[in-house]
Amino acid sequence: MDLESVRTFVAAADAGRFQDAAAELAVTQQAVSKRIAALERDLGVRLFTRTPRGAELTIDGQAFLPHARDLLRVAERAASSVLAGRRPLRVDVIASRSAASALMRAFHRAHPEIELDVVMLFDVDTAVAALRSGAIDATFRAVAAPGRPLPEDVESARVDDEPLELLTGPAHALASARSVTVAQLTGHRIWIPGIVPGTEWAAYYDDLIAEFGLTIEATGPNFGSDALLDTIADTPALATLMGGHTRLVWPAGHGLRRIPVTDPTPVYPHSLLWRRGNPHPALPALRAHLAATAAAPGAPGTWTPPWAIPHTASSPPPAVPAEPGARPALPAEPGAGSAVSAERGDGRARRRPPALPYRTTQVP
Amino acid sequence: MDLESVRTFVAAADAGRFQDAAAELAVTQQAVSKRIAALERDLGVRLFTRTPRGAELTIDGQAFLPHARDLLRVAERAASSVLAGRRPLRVDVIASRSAASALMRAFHRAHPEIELDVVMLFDVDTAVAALRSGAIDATFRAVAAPGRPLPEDVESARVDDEPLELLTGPAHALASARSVTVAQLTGHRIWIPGIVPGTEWAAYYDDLIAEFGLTIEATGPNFGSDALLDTIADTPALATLMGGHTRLVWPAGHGLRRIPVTDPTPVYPHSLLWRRGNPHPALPALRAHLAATAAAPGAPGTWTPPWAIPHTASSPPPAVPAEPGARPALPAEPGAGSAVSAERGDGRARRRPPALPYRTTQVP
DNA sequence: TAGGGGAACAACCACTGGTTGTGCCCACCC
DNA sequence: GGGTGGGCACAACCAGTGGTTGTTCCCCTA
Repeated sequence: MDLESVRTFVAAADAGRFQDAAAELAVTQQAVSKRIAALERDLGVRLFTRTPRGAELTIDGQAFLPHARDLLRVAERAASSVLAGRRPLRVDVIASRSAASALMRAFHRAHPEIELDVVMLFDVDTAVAALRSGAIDATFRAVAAPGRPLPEDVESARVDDEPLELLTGPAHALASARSVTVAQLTGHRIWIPGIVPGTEWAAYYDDLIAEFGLTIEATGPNFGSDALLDTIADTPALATLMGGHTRLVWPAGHGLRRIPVTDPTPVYPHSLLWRRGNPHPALPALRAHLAATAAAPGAPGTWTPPWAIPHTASSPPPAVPAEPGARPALPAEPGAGSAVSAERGDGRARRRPPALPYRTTQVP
Repeated sequence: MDLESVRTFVAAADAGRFQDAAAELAVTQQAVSKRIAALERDLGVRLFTRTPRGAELTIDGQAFLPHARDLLRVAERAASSVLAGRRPLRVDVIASRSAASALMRAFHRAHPEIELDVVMLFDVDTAVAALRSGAIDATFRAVAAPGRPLPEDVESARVDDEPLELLTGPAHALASARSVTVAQLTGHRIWIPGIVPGTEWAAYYDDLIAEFGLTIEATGPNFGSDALLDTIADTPALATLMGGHTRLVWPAGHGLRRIPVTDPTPVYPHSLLWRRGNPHPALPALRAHLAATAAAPGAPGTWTPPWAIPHTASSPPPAVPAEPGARPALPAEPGAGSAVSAERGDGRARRRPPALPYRTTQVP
């Protein structure tokens, strides 16, 4: 089954005659006949009954037609997803289960008509380069990396402070605590595999360690959060830190505990970054949505690295809510299903650890 | 863009190396390389960055990947829609805006996991033949046509009595009535274009005329319900009858009135027909749903033709609600969007009146 | 610096998918 | 009732796509 045959089938079904379909597709009637015959051979059913004055759909043809239209629609959407200029809003998140992903899902629920593509880049440097080149339209990052301010043409807005929580197995010494202070964590082994030096989230953990004298082990390969949770659950001496807004596939029966950390609460400062002057019509809607829904960051009793931008910095007032004129260049067709698409980590099994810029590492 | 290239792209993205993708697809590495290159040429963007130890997705590649997966999923669903044995439940309705369509939409809302295909056949004869051949699994019809009882292997259940309503323009003599009796209709011109002699719905109107002495004009070509409503709205001397459960695209500003008909209320007796012994796992669920939601038919004060089967005839007690074992052979994938598909009449403009078995005629 | 792994390039070949020309069938019409 | 015309299928032919094998190039690694 190839798309050209399917397109021909739809054209012939609409026209009711192969000849008209051929004219519309700028081929000969014989070509249409052969394409339809090939499609029928592929599917194993007759799609048209040939009559002296045209071709009528069989029952199978009627059943197949809406699926064929779907197929063409999805193909068009796929092609437009990489079409410069009028493509969906493309947003980088730090991981598929991160708080940024949750924010994007909420945005999609609030604006289902805005088409979205979600990608996952390696670190803030990659993301900022992609922003400036126009490859992406926005990114959720904890700007700025220490010592390197954001470029002048990149704007940002603090959108979410995500408190870290301690994750332990049922036999851990702190398992029954309702909350723990940062001071209580000193001396306990905290295991966070997959930290890549040089990234902004590695810098976050570095600062956390330096500030409070924690013991964070980043050793060993990262086999994904499932393996991490298994190990944590089974190892009384081991705990890990995890973003409180992270949505996990929570394994049942492991007795895992999520315990808030206080005094102060370390928070991961998610910001939205975008290039000044990016004309994508959906970008103001995203900014307005985040400005409206984000809890006030920088709450007392929390800690962030000194290089995290304050929530008031360099961020102009959020744009007014998107009006009809600000709709995406390719408005979603009514009833055309979900307009968001993102590559989740739960796809088919990989034969080997993913290559960059993929990342399955645990992040705040 | 052809599906084979897209399939190759997904395989390469999953594997991270062209060679592994080639092995999985049983082609050579060079073939994969050429397919990917062709796809990139088609789309106009680079999808992979080639590295010494494999190929990584570019940002465009990451954005394209979920759409590519969608495309393959939809293609698979399209192919399975005509796969004998494990295809979606295929139901014939009398028209896309009919009460049967509404019932099917309600069923889909109640059981979104059951995949459905909706087709529209010409009349009860065609539908029954399709039932017996297995081309469809169920049909909503007003059985049985006069003088011809249903075949012995076809079962039926009365599922909806649809009251007819009078539809008039604002200047019609009866426009301001809250309801009209059948007797009041005598003498008024009732226009129902598109009645095809020999069909069971033509027989319904014939009986209605014979019983109450109405004046029904079936003259003129049928240009669809929009044109019908336009004419009704503008012509004070003309009215039409319409099923009270019909969902119309209601034109604003026309001043159209829907007026109940009483004493008695003519109702169109929708029944569900299916072949005895049809093993489709979703069929019991549909029957149970309809049995549970259908209003009790045959209410006093209503009229149906004498040949309409009574609601108690030949219909065994509805099957128990479908249990997990009765799920469709191809269960909907989680999060895979709507599982219902039907050819609606609002598709692309046709170049000429539709060929049979299409029908745009107005029906009860 | 040599070796190895992985993708791209080149040349070749089969077969797909287009074209033109023609035949057949049925509805319609004189 | 037979001629006519419209519409699809079949046949023959041809170009170009898309596969193969053989080879080169590049970069990481030992």
